Amino acid sequence: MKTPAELTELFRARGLKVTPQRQAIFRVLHGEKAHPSAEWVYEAVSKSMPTISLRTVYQTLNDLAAMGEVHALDLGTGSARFDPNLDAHHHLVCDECGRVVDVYADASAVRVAGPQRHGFSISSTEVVFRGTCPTCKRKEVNA
Amino acid sequence: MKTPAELTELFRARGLKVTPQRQAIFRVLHGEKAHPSAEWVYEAVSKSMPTISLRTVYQTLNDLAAMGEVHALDLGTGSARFDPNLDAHHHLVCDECGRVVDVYADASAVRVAGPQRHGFSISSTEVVFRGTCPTCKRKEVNA
DNA sequence: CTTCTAATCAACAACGGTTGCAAGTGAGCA
DNA sequence: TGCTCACTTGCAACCGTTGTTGATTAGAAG
Repeated sequence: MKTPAELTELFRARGLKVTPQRQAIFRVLHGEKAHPSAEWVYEAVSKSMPTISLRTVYQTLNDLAAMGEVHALDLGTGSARFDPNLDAHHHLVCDECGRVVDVYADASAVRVAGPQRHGFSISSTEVVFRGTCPTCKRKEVNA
Repeated sequence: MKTPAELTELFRARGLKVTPQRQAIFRVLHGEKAHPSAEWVYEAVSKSMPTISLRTVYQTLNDLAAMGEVHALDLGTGSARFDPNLDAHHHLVCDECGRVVDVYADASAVRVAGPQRHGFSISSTEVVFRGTCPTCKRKEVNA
């Protein structure tokens, strides 16, 4: 994830305006290692800027995703997740609580044999490992 | 996917009733190689049973998924897909039209190193290949 | 610094997929 | 045949997300 200053540059270069709201969003995302939902970003930004609207958060997150500065993920957890980590990596998802963790597994070995490609042009390969996180495992034992 | 007769047995054994609506859904799913959405199943069943409700289709599909007789997939195409193919396999998804195709790629090589497991118990590994299907590729050329 | 204009903002309504609910229906068993 | 409880149905609600609107504001040019 680029720094707020770099993102400011990028937005300006694209003719997009850099408002206080967007700067606040940049700050929240920068260095964020989790995979926040729009709602989460909204609440985080709201602490310093209580008047921001959820709509604005969506707008900016979508702009960032369109520019490739974050990745929008749909991991079946109910809401879209925005990933500031742009390195090649995969994800570990907790089926119970939706927690998402980065995983650097090498998936280059997983190839699709020609005849199975059905004429598709393949642009990306995502691997999702599903399971239960330590916190939820503990809860299950106590339940 | 089991035959309608086998599913009838299973439902009865579980104390679930086998109504004409459910039988019609079994028939539609049996031998279906695509990855139909609830809506698609609803329309297919509606042809022979115009009074069935979408709610009933959801109910039965969820029952089947809970019993492990179909797999519910969330591939980010907007709606859940129900997969009657229970073999170990993965999916090729068209980013344009949402078409889903089965792929028998071997993902056993993709392992998560211990330290990266973050204490998770991993129960499944899904690989999703994204790209453009031949039909949509043709459309893009003409656009 | 002023002015102009397009971009953005906030609030609200709408949307699509899915589920909850209440009332009526029917499957399966004795 | 009759009894029950699960099922079916239609509708309303729900959730995450996007469209729309009128008011506001950043940024460029003069």
